[in-house]
Amino acid sequence: MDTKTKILNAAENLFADKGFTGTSLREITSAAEVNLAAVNYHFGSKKELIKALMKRYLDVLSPELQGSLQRVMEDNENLTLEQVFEAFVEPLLTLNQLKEQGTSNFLQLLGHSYTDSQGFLRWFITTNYPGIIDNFVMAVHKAYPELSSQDMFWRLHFTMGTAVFAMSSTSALIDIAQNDFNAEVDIEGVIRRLIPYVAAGVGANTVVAG
Amino acid sequence: MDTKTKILNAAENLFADKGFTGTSLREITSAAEVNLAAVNYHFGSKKELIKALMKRYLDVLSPELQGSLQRVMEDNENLTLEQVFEAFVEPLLTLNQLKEQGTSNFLQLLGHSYTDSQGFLRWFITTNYPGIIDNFVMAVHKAYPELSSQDMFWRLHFTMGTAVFAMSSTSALIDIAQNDFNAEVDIEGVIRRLIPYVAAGVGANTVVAG
DNA sequence: GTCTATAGCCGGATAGAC
DNA sequence: GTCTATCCGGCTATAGAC
Repeated sequence: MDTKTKILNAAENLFADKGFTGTSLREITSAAEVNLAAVNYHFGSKKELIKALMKRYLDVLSPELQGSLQRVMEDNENLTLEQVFEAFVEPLLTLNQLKEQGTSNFLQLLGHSYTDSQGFLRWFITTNYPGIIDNFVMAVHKAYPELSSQDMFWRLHFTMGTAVFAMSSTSALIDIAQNDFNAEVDIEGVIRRLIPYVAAGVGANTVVAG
Repeated sequence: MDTKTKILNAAENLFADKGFTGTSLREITSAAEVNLAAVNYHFGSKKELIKALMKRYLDVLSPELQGSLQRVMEDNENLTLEQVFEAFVEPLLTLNQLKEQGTSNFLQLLGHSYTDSQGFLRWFITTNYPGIIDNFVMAVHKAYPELSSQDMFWRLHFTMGTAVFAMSSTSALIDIAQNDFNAEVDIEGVIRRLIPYVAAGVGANTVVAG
């Protein structure tokens, strides 16, 4: 494994666990067993390392997800919201092929990108991968045409938050669940529990004026 | 206003905005216009300052919320999940009496407490204010007795995540919403949009085995 | 490409004068 | 209680030998 990949892998695990501001280059390079200066040599800066990390996943996820959403829209006359959210599962799980824990790592990084670092990553994602959001909005609109664009806006952000937050605390939650219920739970299990929740949330009857 | 309060107020705004690790004592004391050493003199450490900050709100919120939940449980034969979540609105809004933006600041701090600082605050809250969670679980159980304890567990965590995350990005979202829809939105408006979403999510039909 | 060494800065915390 | 001055460690980033 070359130095660049060693850094990416170590950084990913640490960032997912402790956030971007909470992880130093010293921790990363020592976990990767490479020299401290290697990050700046190979990536230029900590910020660029973070971007490269997200890019590794987004370049795989984006086309997978757009294909999956398009397929589910074409095949179904009576598209349901559950089907829309189901369309996320397979693309997300393919990320496990990139790296062990890829799916959960990616989602946790996504979570940190919203709260850490004053949103520079949020900007990076929305400007570089606009297709993801557009397709998603189209699919939701097809499944639930009565939803106003304002409700759509809020509910999609709530959904993003739910998913991202669930993933950020997943490792802790899985431990608790296994103690309390003796139930085996993995990342796919959490995603599958999440789907009915967010589908029902997005599909809730509108009661708020405005 | 005494120094201690000046520090608390300045720290609260900065922490809510940039997180705990993202805010330095130097920023806090200069915003509060007090001496750098004052934080350590009055609170002992940054960690203790954070705890004091949360305590200021939790000591008010906890009894309000327990009372509100108990009232809604007693008054209703056919309790709905919407009613349970409605019971949160008033207690949360009373936090605005403690300080301008109190509600949104508190919820944002709560959000950061889950992602920042390896969960030491999560521990602090659950061990010091267990009544909040217990009452909430009881109320949800009364409104939706068929929900298994395992589904209850996951959905309450999803709900916590939705709420907390929505609040963490609320200031950004409100700006976008006002640009896109020319709609006036405040923190209460977001909370009221959140309620049907999480109520529907928690009340979704169970489809997952296990 | 990889290393050591270090610059230069910022972090939390404290000692001690007033 | 409040101030200045400072310690000391950690941080990102870079210069320069190999």
